[in-house]
Amino acid sequence: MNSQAPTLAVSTVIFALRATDSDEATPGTLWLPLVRRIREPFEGRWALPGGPIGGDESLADAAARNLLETTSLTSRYLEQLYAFGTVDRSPSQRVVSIVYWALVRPDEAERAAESENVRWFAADDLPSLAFDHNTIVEYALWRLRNKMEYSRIAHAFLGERFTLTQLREVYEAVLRKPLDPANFRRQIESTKSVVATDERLAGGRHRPPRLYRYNESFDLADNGPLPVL
Amino acid sequence: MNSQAPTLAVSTVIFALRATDSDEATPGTLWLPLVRRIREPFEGRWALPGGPIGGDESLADAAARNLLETTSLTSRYLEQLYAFGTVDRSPSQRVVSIVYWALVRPDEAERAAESENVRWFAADDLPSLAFDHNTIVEYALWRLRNKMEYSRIAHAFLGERFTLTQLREVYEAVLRKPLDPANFRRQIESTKSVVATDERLAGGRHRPPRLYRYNESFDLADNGPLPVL
DNA sequence: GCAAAAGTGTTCTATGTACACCCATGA
DNA sequence: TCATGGGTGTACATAGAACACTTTTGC
Repeated sequence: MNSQAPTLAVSTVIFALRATDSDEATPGTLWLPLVRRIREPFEGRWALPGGPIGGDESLADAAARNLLETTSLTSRYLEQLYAFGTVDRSPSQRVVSIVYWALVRPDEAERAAESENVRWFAADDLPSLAFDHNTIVEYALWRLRNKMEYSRIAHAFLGERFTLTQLREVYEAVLRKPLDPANFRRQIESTKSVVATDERLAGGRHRPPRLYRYNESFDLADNGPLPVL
Repeated sequence: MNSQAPTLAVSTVIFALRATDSDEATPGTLWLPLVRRIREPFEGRWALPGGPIGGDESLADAAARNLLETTSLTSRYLEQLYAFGTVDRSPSQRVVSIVYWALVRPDEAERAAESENVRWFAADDLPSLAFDHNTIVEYALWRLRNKMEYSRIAHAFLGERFTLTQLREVYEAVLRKPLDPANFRRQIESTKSVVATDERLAGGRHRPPRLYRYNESFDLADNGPLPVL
């Protein structure tokens, strides 16, 4: 291993909820876009989208730009995950990767650019990725599931208006466990993070549920005194 | 601002509990060691200990080495805090700092090297530091106080044997609020993270309290599927 | 014996969980 | 009118907060 200054890169784990192929009725499972590496090391293997940091952009800017360039997406939530820097994580040169994670809405994810070298995968069924990217995704999943329980990031998966059932299905898909609809309703309403609208969602097969919107006076998550992205 | 590749550095926020100067009876307040900058930018100002990353050491290794070099200390707890990388955080060149935070025991902190260019400060009463280091310390304090409430890191401030009152005083000092001794005792005991020993602490003015030790089958904190430091 | 901290017991409240039940709509 | 998800009510379990009370030591 050489002793030069490490190369610095930014990568992003991008999560979206999609219906599974096998069962269109399921509310969704977590998917993420990967890019195929077109040069060594790990040529041909799938990897997290990423790249170098521009001289006039912050780390978060670099992550957002990267997200836009590889998938044509913008995200409603972007947060730094971790900096990975063990000496042997890249075989050729020393690389330190600062990794972000992002949440995108399903409608955005639908029209996400997909190509020969960009493809979406189910987050819990990934192939063997380049570098330590399998570990990184695992950690991102852990953070997502943790943060789901004590913050309001679930809303980043939804559009402007949503029913409480849709919100509950986001929680259920991410946490992989069923939640009691009655109790879920009360818990969400007690946080005041959603506001009922006058509208109802028509066209369903049964009683039309009320539509809610997010209470903008709350942040999606409390990340303390960190400088705003 | 140039557009060269950013320089990469590792810094560490090192916390220890010490009795305040004014009142020797208080259990302690948070202190941290800073180093005086001996060159521009910010020459003469106090800053977090830090430096470049060696070619054959991981990020955590670099933080631990730095801690040892500047204060002759080893820490019982070391965790990555955040990577700071806004473009304007250093006036001359672009620097991305990966910051760690560490907890050291009071007995270690006592014999920590102090010199003309290394001095300890009360964490909530710092001078104006170099770069964005005031912000970084604020964020580290926020993380410490948060993690105090849902993990067992308090033990990193204590020695092998301790009384439950000593442990409670650690919590009280960090969280800056009094805790009910009776309830605290039950809560700690219910987590099984401490084990009662046969010994008691003699020499006090009153009923000698039982000494406990940490239950080593627990980690100080659950940081998920992160590779071990 | 007295003061004070160590340690135990009891009550009250808030929060989450389980689940029975009514409501409103499409077909 | 029936099936079904929307929505409300209620009872139980658990955890934390408040605080009265007993125990054990040094002086």
